[in-house]
Amino acid sequence: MSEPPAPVYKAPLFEPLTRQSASLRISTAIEQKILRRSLRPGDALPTETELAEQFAVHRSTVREALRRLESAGLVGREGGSKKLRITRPGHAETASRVGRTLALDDVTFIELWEAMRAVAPRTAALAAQHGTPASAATLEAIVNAVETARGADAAVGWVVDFFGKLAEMSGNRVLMLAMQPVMRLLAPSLRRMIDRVPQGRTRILVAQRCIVEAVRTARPDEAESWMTRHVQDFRRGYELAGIALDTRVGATPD
Amino acid sequence: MSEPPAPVYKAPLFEPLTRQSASLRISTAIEQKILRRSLRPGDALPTETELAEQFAVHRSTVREALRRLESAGLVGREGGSKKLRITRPGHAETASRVGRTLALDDVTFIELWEAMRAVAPRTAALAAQHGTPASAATLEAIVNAVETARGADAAVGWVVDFFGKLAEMSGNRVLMLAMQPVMRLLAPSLRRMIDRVPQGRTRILVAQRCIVEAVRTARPDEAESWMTRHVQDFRRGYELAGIALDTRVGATPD
DNA sequence: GTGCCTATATTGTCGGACAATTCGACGATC
DNA sequence: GATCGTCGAATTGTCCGACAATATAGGCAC
Repeated sequence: MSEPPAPVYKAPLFEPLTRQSASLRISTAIEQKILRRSLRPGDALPTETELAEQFAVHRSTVREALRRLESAGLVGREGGSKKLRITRPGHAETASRVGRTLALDDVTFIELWEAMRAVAPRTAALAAQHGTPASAATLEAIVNAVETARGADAAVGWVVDFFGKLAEMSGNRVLMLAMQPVMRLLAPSLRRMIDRVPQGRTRILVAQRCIVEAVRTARPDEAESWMTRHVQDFRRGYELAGIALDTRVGATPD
Repeated sequence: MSEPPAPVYKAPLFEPLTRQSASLRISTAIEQKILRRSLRPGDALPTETELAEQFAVHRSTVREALRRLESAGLVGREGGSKKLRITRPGHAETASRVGRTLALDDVTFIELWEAMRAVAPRTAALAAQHGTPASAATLEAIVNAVETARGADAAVGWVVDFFGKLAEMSGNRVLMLAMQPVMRLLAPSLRRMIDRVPQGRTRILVAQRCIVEAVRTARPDEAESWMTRHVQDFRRGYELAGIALDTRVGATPD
């Protein structure tokens, strides 16, 4: 261990030297107010004209800043309303952004599966711990929907919902946010798998039933181990379907 | 628990009926081209004037669409260049957006910790499987940095890097993306923990050394179990420090 | 080729304008 | 008293045109 493990991380030392445009400074100014909680969700933003006056810029400039914030999910409109309000970036939107990033990165099935393998069992355990009878009933309803769904597409949709609901039941928003994009990206592959492996669907059902049972009776350990098996099944089904594990998941058509 | 589980999912029945503005349609049009890979990273976008002509709208309208795409990380500028190019949404940026979402959602320490508990052990195992000697050396260098760092802030920074490097070594981009925001949000709490629990830092070091060793000798199981212990330690340290587990992680000042 | 210089193209911002909607208040109706 | 039209004002989405600053590209000397 002499010292030259050295420049572990390059120091940028010189930034690209970019004067910030006015619109950018405006959007960051507003963003800061939101992050610092001076502006709280539900609050209405001043009108474009007012903002333009306050910042002493043209309205077009304000508008560009607003589009940026809008795209970041920090502001938005409710209903057909005209005025912009502060919103917290919805999980759905953030999740879809994560999904997009991963899809454009050409992540492979195996990467997604590994993530699922890590996250899903613990999620199930927590769901068993924190779930209420009502939510357990919903979960069961979803499994029933998986069974009775006509068409692979619908079935896959319900499977995705199963995991989503489970994450919700865990009461852990981090896990929810992690699970969502993974499942959404996994869905198309899952669909193909179900198409090609006839017994795939019943195996899924059996495992999910067991998980539901464990959740309802509040047995985290069982939920966790069943989920582990469930996830393993996914992979086996994939291999049976003869799909390469390093298949890239395509860009989601959203 | 009186009302039956009832409507599994509320059907909105009627959408808010929103006419899309021209700028929105423009941004989605371009977005589609990117997601469909007609436009590939590095490609230059036409100039604003050209786009305005092609879409038959005014340049201001195009600009708003571009700001939106820019904020989504789908287009951007390299260096001091003037022209916009297609970029893939960087992991760093996406991760920071996820962190922001979670922070604004007031996630608690325990939620983050649960996520870490789920993800980190498998990540360590995969790192042991896929890591190269070179990357293992880097990892070791980071642990050394943790040891020799003056000041809690610096130490915590290196701890975060430790997990980041581990995720990188796992070769799994999904796990990388999951780990990054979690660790960044955990950092402030970790800092306080280290401040208050004197033996915390050495315990971290011991665990990390063991993990490094397991990774270097390519023993996934050991890496996984050591990491599990390591994560448990975090929590214990937190409890020792007398910090409530449901403490909300504040909004990161970025 | 390298380096400098100029002309052109492009972006960021501005001022102003206008149609289409939404908002908000004000009576009219049951 | 609450709900329902109505109507003017406010607000947004889009457009037009303009201009300074600056990247880019072409040309010219070395």
